[in-house]
Amino acid sequence: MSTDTTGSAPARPLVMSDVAARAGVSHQTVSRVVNGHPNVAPVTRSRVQRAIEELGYRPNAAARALVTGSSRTIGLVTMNVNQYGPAQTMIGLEQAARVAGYSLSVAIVEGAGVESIAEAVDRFVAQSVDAVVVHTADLEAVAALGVLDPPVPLVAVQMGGEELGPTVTVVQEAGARLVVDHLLGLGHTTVHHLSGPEHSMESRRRVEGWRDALAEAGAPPGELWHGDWWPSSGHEVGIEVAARIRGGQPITAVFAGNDQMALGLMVALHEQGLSVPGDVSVVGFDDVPEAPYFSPPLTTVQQDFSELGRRGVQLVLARLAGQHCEADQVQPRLLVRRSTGAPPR
Amino acid sequence: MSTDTTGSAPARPLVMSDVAARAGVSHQTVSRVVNGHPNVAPVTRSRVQRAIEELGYRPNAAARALVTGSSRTIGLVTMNVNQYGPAQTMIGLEQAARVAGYSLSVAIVEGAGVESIAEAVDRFVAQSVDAVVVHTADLEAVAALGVLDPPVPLVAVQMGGEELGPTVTVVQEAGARLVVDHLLGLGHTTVHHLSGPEHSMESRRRVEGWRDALAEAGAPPGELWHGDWWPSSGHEVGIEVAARIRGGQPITAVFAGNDQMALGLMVALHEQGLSVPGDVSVVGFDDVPEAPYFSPPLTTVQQDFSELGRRGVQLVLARLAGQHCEADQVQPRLLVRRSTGAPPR
DNA sequence: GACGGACATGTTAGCGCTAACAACAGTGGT
DNA sequence: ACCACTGTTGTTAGCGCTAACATGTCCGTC
Repeated sequence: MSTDTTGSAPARPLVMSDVAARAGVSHQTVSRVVNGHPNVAPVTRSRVQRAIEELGYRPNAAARALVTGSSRTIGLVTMNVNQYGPAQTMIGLEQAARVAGYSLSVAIVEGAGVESIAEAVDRFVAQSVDAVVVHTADLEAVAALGVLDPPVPLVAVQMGGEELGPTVTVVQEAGARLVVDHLLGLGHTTVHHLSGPEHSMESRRRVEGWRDALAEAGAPPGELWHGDWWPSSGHEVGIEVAARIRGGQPITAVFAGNDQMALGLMVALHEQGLSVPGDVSVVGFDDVPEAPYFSPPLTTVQQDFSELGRRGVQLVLARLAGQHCEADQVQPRLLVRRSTGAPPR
Repeated sequence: MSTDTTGSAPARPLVMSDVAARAGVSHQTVSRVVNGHPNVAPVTRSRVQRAIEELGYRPNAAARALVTGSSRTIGLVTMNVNQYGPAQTMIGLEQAARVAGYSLSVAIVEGAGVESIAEAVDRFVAQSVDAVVVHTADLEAVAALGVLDPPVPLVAVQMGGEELGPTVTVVQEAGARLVVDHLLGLGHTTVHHLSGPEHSMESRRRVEGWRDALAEAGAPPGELWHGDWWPSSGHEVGIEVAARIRGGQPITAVFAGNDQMALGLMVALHEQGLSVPGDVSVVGFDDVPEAPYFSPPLTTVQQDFSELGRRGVQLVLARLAGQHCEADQVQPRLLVRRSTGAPPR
């Protein structure tokens, strides 16, 4: 058990020279011990360490930051954290940062507008963070980053583009290809796509991968709809799809840009009397924890979100160490469950 | 190909006296302008402000923190942010903090063990945060907080207990009562409950509310199962429930501790050939965005998570201002959808 | 016209820490 | 013996900022 201090001692500021006095050394020696400098006699070191523990001393981060110019803090600019993917990425990031001895300051922006991102980065700079990680897939946001030129390393995570130098991304195209190949392999003539918002780079990349894979396989191009990542937009498109099928259009496979839209889509299809995968096969993207419990369990593309966060931190550390660093990529994986099958005959 | 320095000045540290020199005043006058002190001549003020803008000066937060003893940062200790509720609460918190001029430092702990929480709080203290918000409902965590005595205000959010002074909570019991009354009103004899983990206070409060409401209505006590918040645990219990029904036990209404477990439960029920709400009515808790798209759309209790976060910040600010502050409560609301109905006859 | 007071500024002294240097030991080689 | 050298400690000087005090300056007032 960590015994704080004897009895009470609510909040008397405890500084380095208090420790020094107790250990009978100079405050500088304490500093050396705290920072793990080599040239301290073992005896002295342990004496100081004991004093630190007995007193419960914690070095003052502000003072240290002032003199070293580094706050050992990483700023994260993110959005949509109430969605599974972004949240999971943030978790990975926080943990990797913590392990590396950094703490994480978070700004959750709303609109992804150039201004809000710029402002968030600016605040982080003023706050003396050592680096900024921007987690977004929004095109506007990408533009914002291009303009910005912060005095600290800035790395981007999970956006499609490479223009900004160091970037970690999931290879979205590859994910989309996996889906198309799976469905075509099942016998579907083509695959239609319900993508995310147009300004999302992730979404755009998936659209590209979908289109290319279709073209390469010699399949006719499929229909493209745009949603907003939420179930309700999937639901709307589901109604539309059902209407077209009734109108005679042969829609047998839909690839949704994320699991939530896939959910809305499947529900709408059921409501309209269609079966999944009997009439229409549906694939999602993300593999949220609920996906195996949808009706039917959803075939989807798994992305390792926490890995994304971890690599983001790696990239940051590399840049802080002045190392050469390149864009880094994480490969997605297809999980086949029961929402896909052969097309109706 | 890291494009760090694009043409302009890379990162020459810009300090207050630079601004002072440019504006032809002393650095202290600049400080006064920056901090909005009253006694500065309007002419001087605008001259300084212009100099600040032209130079793009940003005060150094570390130096300011060192001298004022305040970093204008709030530390948030949280967990399970990949779930909708906690994430949403964090969003509310971050926004409220930002509006109040604070930035948010985040620690995501895993196990809710006493140690990890204590360590997180400790790190925040070393980091000179002005206050710590702990967002958890875990009993162990509550114990951890009781032991801790950080030198900064600590407020708890969303835990059932009041023992720790300032706390913001959703009135979980009230939510549970809403559910029980609704189901009893529909004609069910009693209501069974699939709760969250035993060490969760939220969960415990819901159990109490459920039990009390049942007792007060003179209904026989229902069965109690424990899950882990995730769909898979709901699924397991669903299989169990189906087995009991087949065995003759009259289970007609189950109240799940959250929406995800309700989802798993309903899926298992369907798999076992039972209808929701035809054979069994199911109610969730939280109102995640997917809930209206479950099959059937889920009757659930809506909690205003972001409000929780916002009030957490209010509480923090009040304490920092030395104001008297009390425990604060947010009322939940029942959303009736299609997963509940009259019991089978 | 001398004087107290409100205002506007500048000057000084630290906040708690680390970096640089200075001051000493103790070594071993010659 | 001496000296150059390594290893250990203490001393000093800031980092960039704000609080407290010191210094003006311009009023109105009697």
